[in-house]
Amino acid sequence: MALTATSTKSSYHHGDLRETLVLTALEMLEAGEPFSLRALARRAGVSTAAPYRHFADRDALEAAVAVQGLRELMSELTTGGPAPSSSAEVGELAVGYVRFALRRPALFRLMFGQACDDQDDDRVRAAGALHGYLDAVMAEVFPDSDPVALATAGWSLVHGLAFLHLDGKLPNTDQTAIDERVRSTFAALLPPIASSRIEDPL
Amino acid sequence: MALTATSTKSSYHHGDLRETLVLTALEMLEAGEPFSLRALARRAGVSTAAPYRHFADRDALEAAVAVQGLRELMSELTTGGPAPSSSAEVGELAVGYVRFALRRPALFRLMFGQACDDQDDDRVRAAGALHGYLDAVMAEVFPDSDPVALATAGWSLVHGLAFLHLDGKLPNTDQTAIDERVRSTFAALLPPIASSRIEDPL
DNA sequence: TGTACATCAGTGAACGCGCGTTCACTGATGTAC
DNA sequence: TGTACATCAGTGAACGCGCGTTCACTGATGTAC
Repeated sequence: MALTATSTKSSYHHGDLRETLVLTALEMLEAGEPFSLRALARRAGVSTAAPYRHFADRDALEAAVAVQGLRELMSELTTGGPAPSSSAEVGELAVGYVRFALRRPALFRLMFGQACDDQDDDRVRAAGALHGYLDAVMAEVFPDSDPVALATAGWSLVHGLAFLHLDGKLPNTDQTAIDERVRSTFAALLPPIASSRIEDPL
Repeated sequence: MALTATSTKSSYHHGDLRETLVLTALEMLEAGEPFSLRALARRAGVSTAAPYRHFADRDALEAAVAVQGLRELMSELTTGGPAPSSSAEVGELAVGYVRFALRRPALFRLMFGQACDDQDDDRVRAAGALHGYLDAVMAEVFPDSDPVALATAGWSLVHGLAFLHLDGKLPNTDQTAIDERVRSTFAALLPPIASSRIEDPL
């Protein structure tokens, strides 16, 4: 048989189908392909029933994909230096958030666009980690204000910016223009408070 | 035959099927029923093919429903007195926006949760009216700041709050607690600017 | 080292479903004369 | 006022589709002796 030598792809037993499925799902979502278990199995080169060895049903698979997405978002936001310590750096955090949403719209919608009232431990933990990080950043940068309210405000602001761009309610020009809009939107609200702690380092 | 005497429901010709379909669709979305053209026709008591007399396809119908939703949101926000003239009143506008989203989640998602890159005149106009109203309010209440940035910020903030609540990312307690969270979130950001124009009338 | 066997991770065919859409049709309506 | 006819707004049956899920099965793997 014409077996390709791509490592574990040698035979019947896949070896790591579970992870492959999650990763393939991410690829499909990024590529904008319509997402279904069948399409996923097809793309992963596996039979229609195979995913059921690893996931109880569609929801379980979606949850796993959402968890992975949350982790990647978290990792993107925290990469590139220590936690923000100035208003301008918080603005860059916002830019990163919106960029993620625009670069991977379908994934972003899957992560955030549904109720998620389930008890999925990993998912709750991943979402909690993100929320906690944002809370901590806001509390650190703006210690004089109500940290809970500020964190909620910051997250809502960035989340709303992401969705409004995603849905074409704000002009979708080039990426740098959008970045700039995010920055100036933040600047319109945060500076009066930001100056209470650290001067803008620029 | 047992013809009910509900006015126009007398016979073959419906009389106003187009509007009935849009209204029925709104009801279904509010009731949380899965939405499809077939289900809609069923609920409207009409054959599967009938909607095609009035809408080219599913997208066209969805657009009409979204327009109606935008109009109702607009009307809700502008009802109850003149345009806001203080920071506190802008906060109440925010409360109204989030309430609408939570009361009619499926409709809200339909209105805002998709790309809408079409050229639908009514839709663009309805969305523009909403956007324009928010712009005007912000410019009126906070004349000293960049009105575009502020309006974008305000809309994003409220939109993000709506979606985060909708998706269970913020605790969904009772309505009054949510109202209060919206108010305090706005208060956390706006007051330093708001005081530049009008003292809080309370 | 070699064999028997339990377990695991796949296969492929089939299920029933509801969907969007199209078709030839028919009953009701309104207008011209 | 009455009739002929074009137009409009419905009907109901059918199309093809892709979906999630289940089933009995089979090939590969690993472990006990």
